[in-house]
Amino acid sequence: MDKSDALTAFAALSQPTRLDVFRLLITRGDAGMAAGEIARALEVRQNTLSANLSVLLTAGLVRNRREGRAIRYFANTDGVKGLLGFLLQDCCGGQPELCQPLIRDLTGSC
Amino acid sequence: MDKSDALTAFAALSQPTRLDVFRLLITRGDAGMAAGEIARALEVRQNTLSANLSVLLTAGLVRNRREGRAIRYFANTDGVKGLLGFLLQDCCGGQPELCQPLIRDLTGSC
DNA sequence: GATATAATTCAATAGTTCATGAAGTATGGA
DNA sequence: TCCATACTTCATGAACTATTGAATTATATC
Repeated sequence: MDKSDALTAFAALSQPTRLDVFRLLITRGDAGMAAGEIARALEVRQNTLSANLSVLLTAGLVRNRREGRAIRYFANTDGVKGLLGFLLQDCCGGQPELCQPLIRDLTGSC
Repeated sequence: MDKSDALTAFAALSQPTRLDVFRLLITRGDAGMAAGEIARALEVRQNTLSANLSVLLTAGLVRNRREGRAIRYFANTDGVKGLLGFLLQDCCGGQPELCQPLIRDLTGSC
């Protein structure tokens, strides 16, 4: 994960449909969701969603796998790890104890 | 932190100078850095930096405080917490154990 | 008050991103 | 082979974003 990857990932997440898609896939975990299902769930046209999924793919935030006619998409947790690690690198002025509350709050999401 | 706040924050981080500024401030912790110091460190013009700092402020990713003629900027860890909490809400298909590695890797940044 | 320093605001222009309709590709079944 | 389903790609115009020079505001010092 370098700066250019991080920029691509943040740009990917700064668009309403893509943020919705990513958050939807995050809640799905390993089950993932087919492109068409996502389009129906979020009420987005197929070609618009396809363009947005390809942005998320390029950004490394989602993965996909063909299943017959459908293509199933998954949140890519490795991509998220890399992104957040890059963003918070060397944080808190070298005083790790300042970071602990930040990290602890995140665990509340799960 | 709602969806619109999150979009604003991700958009703020998807621009090279702003990502540099935020990461620089993250490494500074409570020491922060004056606008002029940041401009010199990153070799950005004062008005360009000012515009970018105001985007980061609006996004809740940095705070500032006037100190005489200078204005000192700080990374806003509460803003980051809110953002990441929103992004990862209800993650991993309701199986918290899948999230633990993600969270554990993040702690490595500190 | 006058001047210098630190930073912000403004208006204009150049560049980027987005959703869309239309067309194309891949897979599965009749 | 033909058709339907699932999804992607492409070109275009409309909307948004970034940087810049010039002007402005705020604070400190002389």
